[in-house]
Amino acid sequence: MFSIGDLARDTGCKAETIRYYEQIGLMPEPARSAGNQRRYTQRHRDRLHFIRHARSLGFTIDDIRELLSLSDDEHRDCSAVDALARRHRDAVTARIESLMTLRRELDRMIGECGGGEVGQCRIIEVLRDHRLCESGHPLA
Amino acid sequence: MFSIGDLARDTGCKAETIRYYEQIGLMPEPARSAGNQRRYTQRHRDRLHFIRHARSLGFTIDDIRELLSLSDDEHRDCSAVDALARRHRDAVTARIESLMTLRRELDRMIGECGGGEVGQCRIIEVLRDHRLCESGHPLA
DNA sequence: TCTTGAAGCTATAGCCGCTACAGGTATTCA
DNA sequence: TGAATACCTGTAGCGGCTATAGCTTCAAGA
Repeated sequence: MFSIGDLARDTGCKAETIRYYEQIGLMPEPARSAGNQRRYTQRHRDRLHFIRHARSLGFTIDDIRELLSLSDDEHRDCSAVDALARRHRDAVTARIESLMTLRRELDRMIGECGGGEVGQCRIIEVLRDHRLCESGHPLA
Repeated sequence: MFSIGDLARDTGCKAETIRYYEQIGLMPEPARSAGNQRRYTQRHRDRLHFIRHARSLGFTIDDIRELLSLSDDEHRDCSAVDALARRHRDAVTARIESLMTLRRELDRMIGECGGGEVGQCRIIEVLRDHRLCESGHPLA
């Protein structure tokens, strides 16, 4: 049996986080010691590893809830898993693209600033007037 | 004089957001009509445009607070502005890189899943065991 | 066996940057 | 004048944790 601290050390997350996962129903309630402390099994440990791994890949808690429930039934067709992963990858791709647009614009602003006084600073000037932007980054 | 709705339409943000900016001290308190409604000047409008533009480039509220305060003094040296912008660009770059690492790993997982049953699904398998990851994405 | 310090417990509030109510008042246009 | 729309304040919620306060329990050493 593992204490909450064992699991925390093992997965690199904090005890508070594990309690939080329990509270939102992502981790099942474990057994308790005589003194009311949580006592986990290997199954709990595996589940927490799964959760942390999926989180580290950027899946949302709701995604993970679904992945866990899908993975429960070994004989189910895995197309739903596949679809969820693809959806997430596409969202990551979109996010990368929008960040690259931002970076292009930031680079341009920084490159055009030749030092000197704030009154002539290109960065401030561009921030004051979106029409000076070239990359068409969205204002919203 | 502009109403809060005028400013909202003009900048593409919601009236609630403008009131929020006032509440946190990012926008100054405007004058009020006889009936206690906010009445803005062109200066307010410019400031809000600046804020929204900087937000759309990913600057945090605190960054923007500093940019605004730096931009107040036209004769100040703009190196602080430059440094802030570079710092932000570097953070964006780091974020892009970490998202690209994620995407590589997601792509690999998705590519290896050949359909079939959940029991053989590579996506689930990888999520269960981080050692199956190649890209070395951070677990934390 | 006793002590002490670390680890655990619950409950609650805070982080960011908004957004969404609820329940009331002001303004505007026909 | 009346109806529709906009605006007001105050509060709570989103996601995914993190931090605190004030307590109890556990485990290792003397």
